[in-house]
Amino acid sequence: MLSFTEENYLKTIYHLSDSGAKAVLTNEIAEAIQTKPASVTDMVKKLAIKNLIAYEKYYGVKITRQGKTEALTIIRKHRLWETFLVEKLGFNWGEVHDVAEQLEHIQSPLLIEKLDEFLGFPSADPHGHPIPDKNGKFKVARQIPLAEAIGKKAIVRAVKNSSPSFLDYLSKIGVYIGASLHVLAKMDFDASLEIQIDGKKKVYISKEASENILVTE
Amino acid sequence: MLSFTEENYLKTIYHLSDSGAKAVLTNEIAEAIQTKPASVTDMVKKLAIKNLIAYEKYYGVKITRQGKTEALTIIRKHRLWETFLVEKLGFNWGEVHDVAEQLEHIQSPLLIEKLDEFLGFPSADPHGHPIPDKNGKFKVARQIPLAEAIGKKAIVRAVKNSSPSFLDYLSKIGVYIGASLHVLAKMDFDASLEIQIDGKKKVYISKEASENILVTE
DNA sequence: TAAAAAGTTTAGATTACCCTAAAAAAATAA
DNA sequence: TTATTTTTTTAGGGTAATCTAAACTTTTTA
Ligand SMILES: [Mn+2]
Ligand SMILES: [Mn+2]
Ligand SMILES: [Mn+2]
Ligand SMILES: [Mn+2]
Repeated sequence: MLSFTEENYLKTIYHLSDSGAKAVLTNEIAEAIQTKPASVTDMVKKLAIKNLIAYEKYYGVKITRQGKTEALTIIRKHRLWETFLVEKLGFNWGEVHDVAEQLEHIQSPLLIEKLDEFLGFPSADPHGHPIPDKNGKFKVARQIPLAEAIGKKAIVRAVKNSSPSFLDYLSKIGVYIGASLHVLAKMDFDASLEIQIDGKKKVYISKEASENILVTE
Repeated sequence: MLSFTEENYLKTIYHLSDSGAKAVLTNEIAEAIQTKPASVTDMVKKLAIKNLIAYEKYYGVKITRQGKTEALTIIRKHRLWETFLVEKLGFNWGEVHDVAEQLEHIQSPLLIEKLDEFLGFPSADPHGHPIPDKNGKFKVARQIPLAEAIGKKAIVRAVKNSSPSFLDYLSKIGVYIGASLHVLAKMDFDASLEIQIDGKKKVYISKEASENILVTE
């Protein structure tokens, strides 16, 4: 069984590696986990001994199949709990991440299966992120940043950034998962976009914001 | 903020002290927490420095007002989570304790307030144990062990022992919180009882069992 | 009430995780 | 290609929580 800390490292490595695709560097992990590179080197050796990652000195770290399975279990739990907090307890989508960071470490396969069932086997969390099933399988949707949908109509599917400040901003201007956005114009000056939400309200959003809204056409 | 371990010590001390009434000895704590007396001495000093307990060498430990407040917060969380697991997720009453031991350490006052509301502000958990409100207040019911209700009719209000084996046994013979029990006879031989459940099924239960079922007349 | 037993504390280690500072390797620039 | 900068690792320590063994205190027994 993995410790709380080991689970956090593994999950972070999984995310940084683009779902296991690429190697992850010591400093990236240190930055993401808010710790020092020396601490990362220590932990990375430990995870390598447990066969969760492959570690090559000075080169970086690659997640193994076994490590990926563990990481996906944690991510599944995180996203199921976020869904619970929003759907059942009435949390806002910007309030759930920190609590889910704690809840994801609760050890009880039965609990997770029952929670999944209670929620109706959701396929995505409140931020549009896919929830792996109990075997770690999930659908990868073809989504593009809103910034690449100039002149088009698109449906909001997910957010790339889940920070409370960004989510609060989206709520404030009326953008939500499932909203229909029409990208009316892109400003030459700063690449900001003029969009129309659900055929009604028109607003301007920054380039930064437009890159963190994921849509399908 | 208290660590996971500190919270467990404090909660255990509260329970062993009869809600703060009496002093608790080092070996009792060690036994309850499944650790060595030497470890208890260390931790007890730490909790005393934080003013959660009063510690007197070789004499034992008494919980302070501040310690009681902290302990009741943890107990509140434990019992709310147990209620959630049974009422919403369909767990059996014997399956919830170990999971609640983990969930009780999640730090989020907002989560607990919302969970409480979601559950309809329950006053007791699945084992009939009172759930303190957000100020640590709860009703202490006058309950007696079934063993002391010879010849009488009584309603099951709580269990004294929450072990899965005892709870499974109760479920199997048809005893549950709220059941009406008529104590028909007490056997001289071994103090076992003949009881009738809800005016129907008659069963014999051991002295041990009869002491762990709490009822009101 | 003195000796034995039981209970408790102290001393000294161990493990997990994290840190700073110095050394080593790799990447980049001159 | 050598020198400089950046990245990573190693060395050496610190804290929280645990343990064993030895010392000390209290309680019980004889
Ligand atoms: Mn999240
Ligand atoms: Mn999410
Ligand atoms: Mn319990
Ligand atoms: Mn309970």
